[in-house]
Amino acid sequence: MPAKTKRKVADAGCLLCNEGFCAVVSLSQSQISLLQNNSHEKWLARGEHLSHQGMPTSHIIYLRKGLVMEYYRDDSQRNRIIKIVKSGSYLGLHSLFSEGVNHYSYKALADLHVCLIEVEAFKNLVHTNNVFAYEILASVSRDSLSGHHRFLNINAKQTYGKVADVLLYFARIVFGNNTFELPLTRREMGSMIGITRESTAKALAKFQSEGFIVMEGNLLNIIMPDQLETISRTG
Amino acid sequence: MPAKTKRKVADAGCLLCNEGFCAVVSLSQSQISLLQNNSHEKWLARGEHLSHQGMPTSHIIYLRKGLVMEYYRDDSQRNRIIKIVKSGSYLGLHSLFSEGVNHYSYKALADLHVCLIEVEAFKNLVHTNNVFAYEILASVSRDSLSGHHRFLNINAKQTYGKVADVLLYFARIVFGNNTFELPLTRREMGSMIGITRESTAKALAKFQSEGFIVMEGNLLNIIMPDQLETISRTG
DNA sequence: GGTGGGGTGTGATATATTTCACACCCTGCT
DNA sequence: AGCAGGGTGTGAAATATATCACACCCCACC
Repeated sequence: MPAKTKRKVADAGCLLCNEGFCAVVSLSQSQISLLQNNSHEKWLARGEHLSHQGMPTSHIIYLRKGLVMEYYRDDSQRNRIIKIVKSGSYLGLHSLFSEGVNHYSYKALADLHVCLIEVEAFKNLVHTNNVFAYEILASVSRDSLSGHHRFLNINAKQTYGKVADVLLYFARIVFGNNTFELPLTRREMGSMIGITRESTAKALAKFQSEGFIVMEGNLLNIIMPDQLETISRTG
Repeated sequence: MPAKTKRKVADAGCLLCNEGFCAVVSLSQSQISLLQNNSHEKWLARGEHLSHQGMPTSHIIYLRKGLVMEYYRDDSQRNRIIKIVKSGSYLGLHSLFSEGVNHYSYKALADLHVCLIEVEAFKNLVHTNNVFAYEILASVSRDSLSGHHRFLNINAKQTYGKVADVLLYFARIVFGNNTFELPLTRREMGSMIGITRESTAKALAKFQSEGFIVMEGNLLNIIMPDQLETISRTG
């Protein structure tokens, strides 16, 4: 059991989250109270772990602020990064229905502000509020689709296509900007797409030499997104 | 719009499905009527298509009997098989929340008996019945997890491990038996795991020559599941 | 009976990717 | 300052896989 900074959510704390997640809008006053009484806020530093694959699921985590990587230790004991989670999302929703065990691990890629919700209270809400349940269902479903989609497309490609894919993923999905600070090491990027750190580095070097991207330290600037798009599609 | 054999479900038709899907148990009499009035049965022959990626989602399909492959045409116009669906499952649940468009295509691997449910009626049930919503949510969620799990593990492996994986998938998940009729061609099997038909054939030949499996025509018998298990983990 | 299409099995070659080796650059620590 | 650890960049060799080529089989169809 990790040490927790137990602290009651301030009044209206959940309401403040509204903008991030519309399901909360559907809650009655008493349901919001239930949520608040079974939640607590927490701040974590970059590099800290939020939860570990295989550990019992005690909380659903709502990511108020920060950036998190979701990863998985596979059969061959290699860590595979599954995706990057932005603020305004829940972590570990899929574990709600899987015998109370976490399927993935989560690690902070930046300083975090999270809200931990007792899993039983959360389930209770899903059971008693239709709209809430529907929104959660929609969220899980969309999530699952986009994940499958990404996996399918990624592993049909070869190195350059894969790396182009990851860069576009960062730019479009994670940061919404063609210029961003790389949140992962080469090895970690490789682990998202199933290639080695060397192959990743070589692809990046090639993209830079072709003028598609510019890297200065960890800052990456996509100069020609269309070229990357083409590479991502054709190979 | 494909030609449909419109036919009302017989009285208690949905109740007969109970064993296959427990969410239906939670429905009230009037909700069951709603389901029945918005469903119709259909029979399809092996090889027929049930729905196509990109087409509008008009129905949720409940597979009463038969075997279906779920596949996806990727960015490079190659068909990738995602999974094999057994009887007692819904097809296309994920499309409920995705702008009404099918994400995957479905093709019958055996003669089918299905129940087509109007998508709006289905959504209505999810909205108005908590237990039903919860069961659907759990189902989508588990589905998504096992899918991700399979993808992650498969694409971390190389040829022999992948092929071993597929064989164990057939034996354990699809047929529940170490002897079964191969439902896919070599090329199709390859498309589940991202390798060519030649590589698939060579791996099978190797497994046979090592005595792990025996093939007689399309009938496959796994003699040494433990060996395949080992290969799947280490190779 | 012949013919075309598609599935299958299997070698030889071509290609992509990993593995290995080494050098360089940080950063934190002593 | 010197050192260890970890990230990075990049060539050469080793390896895995795809591609190509060809032969065989089966089956539907003329």
